[in-house]
Amino acid sequence: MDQSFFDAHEEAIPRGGVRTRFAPSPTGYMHVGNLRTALYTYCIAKQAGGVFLLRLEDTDRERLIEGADELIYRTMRSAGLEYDEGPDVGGPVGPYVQSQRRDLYKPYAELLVERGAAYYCFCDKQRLESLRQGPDGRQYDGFCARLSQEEIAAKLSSGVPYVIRQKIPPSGTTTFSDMVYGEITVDNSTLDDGVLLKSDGMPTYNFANVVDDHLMGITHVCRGSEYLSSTPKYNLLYAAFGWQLPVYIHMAPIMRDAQHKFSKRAGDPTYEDLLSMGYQREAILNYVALLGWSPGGERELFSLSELVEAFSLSGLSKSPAIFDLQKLDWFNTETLRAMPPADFAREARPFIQASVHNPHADPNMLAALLQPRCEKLCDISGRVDFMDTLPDYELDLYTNKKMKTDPALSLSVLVPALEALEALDPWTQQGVHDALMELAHRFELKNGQVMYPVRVAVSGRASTPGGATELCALLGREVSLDRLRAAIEKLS
RNA sequence: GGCCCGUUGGUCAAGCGGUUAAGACACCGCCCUUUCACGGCGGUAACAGGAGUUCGAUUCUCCUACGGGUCACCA
Repeated sequence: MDQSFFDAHEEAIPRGGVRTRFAPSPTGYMHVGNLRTALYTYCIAKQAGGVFLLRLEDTDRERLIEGADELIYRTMRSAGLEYDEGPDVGGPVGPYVQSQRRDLYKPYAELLVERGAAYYCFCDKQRLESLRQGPDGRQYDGFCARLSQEEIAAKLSSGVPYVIRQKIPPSGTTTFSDMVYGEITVDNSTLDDGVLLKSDGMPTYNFANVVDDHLMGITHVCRGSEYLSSTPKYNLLYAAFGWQLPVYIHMAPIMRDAQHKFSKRAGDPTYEDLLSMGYQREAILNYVALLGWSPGGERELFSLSELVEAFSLSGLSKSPAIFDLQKLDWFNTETLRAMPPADFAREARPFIQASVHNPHADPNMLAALLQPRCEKLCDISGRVDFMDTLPDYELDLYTNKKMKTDPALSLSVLVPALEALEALDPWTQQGVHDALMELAHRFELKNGQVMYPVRVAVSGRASTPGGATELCALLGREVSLDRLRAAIEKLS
């Protein structure tokens, strides 16, 4: 290949600032581990005022999934992880989809062959397979590296399918440095002559990632620790090309339990699953950020922009972190609490309306009662559905040890309570409150001994969003009185 | 199996030679209280094991155990 081909690409590389990339393969969903990687990668770039870009690694033609690319674009944006360059927004070093960069890789692979850092390999699947059955079957045996120039030329011209493999030095060691794991040295003899260019002309991840990271001017490579053991090979490639190494940041995986990685296949939720389970995106991001990273201090609640500011490589953990849904629940609860009441009311509205049609029920009042009481928006419907229809309940619901109530006492309270409330005009929460408190005082009962039976009578529930007076106000006069009458009937 | 990496309470984690070994979630108890919650206060609970180095190891070194990763024309 003409030198000008390489020169032109070299010149196009942006220099100067921090550039990071999130490079998922389009699988059709967002793994929470990938989400976290994307988040950290985003933070590293944004904290430095640099560029964050999205690249699609779709070199495996057999695993192509329809629409998976669009899904990634949407997910990234909805998560707030806006990328500056990417497939659908363009940029100076595009295209940002590896399958569209296909013609780029072969010249670079051939350059490596010229330099003796790679070689053509004509071994077919059968030979490779039988090699694997052998005693030292975990590595390629370098057979084609020993082919003569004539043999290679002959096979090439007769159209024998080939791949290009990396030629690993037979001896010596390779050392690389990682921001999380420190310096790691391996014997070259443990490295395999991996395939760089597949027989279909597509690069493998191992090759494409090096070429693209360089050509796209990536300064910080942030990825899962599963790439730790192949990083020495990448360094050998960088060295053969004479390219500058990026800063490596490898991250420990997110686990389901001590021995299994978090995985959709095993039934663990993806980012999309978590959203549909009712978690707020801010809560998911916040939680995931703290899985494997510590800000150092005691603060745990961070918005995305606060994460950008607080993020530091020194807080990254080397060991895997187990995903804990209970802790996510807490983050979600906290983000709901932290919302301005008007925002919460707006978000809660559809969930309230799904099960409450009572015209007296003020959605804003309900929202205000619900905000400090729910972990997820989707629990709302189930918590307010008694508003429309009084559930069946057992009489022993009236027995409450702490409130010192039982069915008999309840009946004796509800009769005068009904009477007092029937006389109430206008029907306001304050009015209901005053009337019931007066009753308690008059009968020398604890407040709860009046409030509790009334609350049970109007809700049929042991647990409700708000006490007796709030519920009466929400239900309105007619419904409240009807339910009190029904309760008296039930208790008599 | 080879190579690489890891190991602080149930979970997330702070700690970076000398600490009563933080904090958070969860759990338990108490208080508050018109329910349920919120909130406040308090409690249970950890340095995987063994050798070294050192006046002194959770912190450094080595070994063992356990766990993870990787060894594909997947990424």
